[in-house]
Amino acid sequence: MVIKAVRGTRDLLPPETAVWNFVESVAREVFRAYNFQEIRTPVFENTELFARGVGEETDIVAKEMYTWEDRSRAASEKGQSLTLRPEATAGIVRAYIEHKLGDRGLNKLYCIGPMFRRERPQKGRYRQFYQIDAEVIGPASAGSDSPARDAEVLEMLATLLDRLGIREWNLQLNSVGCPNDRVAFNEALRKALEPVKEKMCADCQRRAVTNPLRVFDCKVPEDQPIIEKLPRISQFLDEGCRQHFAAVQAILTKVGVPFTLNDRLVRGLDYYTRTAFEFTHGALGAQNAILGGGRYDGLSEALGGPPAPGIGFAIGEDRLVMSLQEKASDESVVRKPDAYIAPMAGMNADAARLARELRRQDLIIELGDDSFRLKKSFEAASKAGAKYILIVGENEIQADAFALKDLATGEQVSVPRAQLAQRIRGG
RNA sequence: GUGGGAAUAGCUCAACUGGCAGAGCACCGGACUGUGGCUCCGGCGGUUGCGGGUUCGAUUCCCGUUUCCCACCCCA
Repeated sequence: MVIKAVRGTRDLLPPETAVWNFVESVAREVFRAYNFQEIRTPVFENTELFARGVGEETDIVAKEMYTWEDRSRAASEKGQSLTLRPEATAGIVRAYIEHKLGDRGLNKLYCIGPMFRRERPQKGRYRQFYQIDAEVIGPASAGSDSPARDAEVLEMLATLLDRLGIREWNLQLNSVGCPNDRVAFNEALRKALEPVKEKMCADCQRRAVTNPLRVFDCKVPEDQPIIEKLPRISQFLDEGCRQHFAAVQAILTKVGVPFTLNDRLVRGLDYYTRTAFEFTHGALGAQNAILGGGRYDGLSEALGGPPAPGIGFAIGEDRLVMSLQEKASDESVVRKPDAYIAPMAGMNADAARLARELRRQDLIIELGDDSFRLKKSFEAASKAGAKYILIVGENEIQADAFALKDLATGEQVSVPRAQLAQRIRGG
């Protein structure tokens, strides 16, 4: 019985891995320009962290976590419940509290790595998936609650998507207000749904009871006129939230980042407050949300830490790569060998020496084998996509000059050892 | 967790109503022992996802199961 990758997991193979590296290196460059620094937290944490941080009633915590009881070391000791992280923010905020990062003022952190959720796999959804996550968090005195930070994060994301070459993105923006606003809104929503829910689809009738906010996700055409008349969160924002949201929009407009106000946008994690957003991209099927995030001003306190307003986002790297598939054949992403070294019989040692010299000069060198007939070396060089083939034989060693052939043009010249690197680089 | 579709060579796909499991590409070798791509010739490659059932005979029909895909749910 062959062993295969388990359900919902997959191997990332070349050349696709080059696209992943491209995405991550562009992300790191952009983050650096905005003075974000990397944090790496463990992939598993105490189960309690996610229960309190993400919310007991969320689908993620209620039914999607990989949780297990870790063995105790002694009979007297209790085992502990551990969980593979289903998202990054809770772990980062835990680290913020644990290491008193608030003492440093404003923290701008990013984290790239795998997350785990036990969902039914489909396109753009895996049980081990990858997120590029960033957070701005700190004491309010450091400006962490300023709308300027919200706008900065959104503008950075627009820059990142542009730099990656994604053109058709759409920024959906909303404010979900403070906890108080949401309680009032939820009540009003329930009240408004009561008399009309009979006329709605089965899903909405269920949502009206369990999770009224989700009614706004309904796509059934017949329900839309009813949904249009329901109260909106925007009508329930207090003065502070209203001004905060207005300030975010004013900055985005000024810096030229286009956005769409969407007061039907609700986010699934309990900790979100005020600004909530989502970047979508067509051609991704039902999983069209490429990244999402928002503000979480009460999260630190919920985890037993000091007040620490924050805003962050998570990019679905799998989905991002999916929308960049054409890059897999792009030469700027997938680098091919500059030269293929073809040793004649008995010339492996001399070929290795030459390869070492050229590689030290930052060239990509594929080293062949002296058991290959020259014809086979040419085929291997072509298949590898090498620009040049470099022949190492008796004649070449005698003269200390090597036959260098451009595989595209067929032009062949003899080049002294000392000039090889420059010749290969210069073309 | 719910509903639908699919699974045949490394890849993309054929195989009529149940009758010898095939092609293209890829790979290996030769024509050509110091010069590739083109061409020609040859070769390797399969428990038809897995397990059961019906049948003289199953890739084909039936049941179960696993995985993937699509949608729901939810989310990145």
